[in-house]
Amino acid sequence: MISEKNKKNHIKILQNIIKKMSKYSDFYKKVWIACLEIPAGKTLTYKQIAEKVGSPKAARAVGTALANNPFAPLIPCHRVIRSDGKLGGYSASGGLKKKQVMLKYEKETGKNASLD
DNA sequence: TGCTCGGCCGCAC
DNA sequence: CGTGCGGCCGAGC
Repeated sequence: MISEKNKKNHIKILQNIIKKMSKYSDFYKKVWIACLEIPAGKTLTYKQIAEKVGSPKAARAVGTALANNPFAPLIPCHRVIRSDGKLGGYSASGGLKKKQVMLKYEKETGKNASLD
């Protein structure tokens, strides 16, 4: 369960996220949201995401969006694969900075950051 | 299996 | 404000 104090803090974190998102384009946001909608255990291709956000041919741009997302581990981009079945690139292990964001999130909320 | 070109979005110049 | 270039890609050859 969540205490009131914790809850408040949680909201603060969420607001922080919204704030961060707002400085990016709608396209990016849509991509991230689409990722969040992927059920645990399932995978989507970059193309499917591109279609979902209204630009079926912008799979590449989708990749850019995921690569630039401020909450790398928070968004399950590991569930996004290439349409040829390969994993493609994954910069989570390289994006250590963003990993810190996640750790901070976990610390402040006391929850697992990967929303699964 | 591997290379090339096409197409879309952000960002640096 | 225009132009060019690169990216967690896709499709074609």
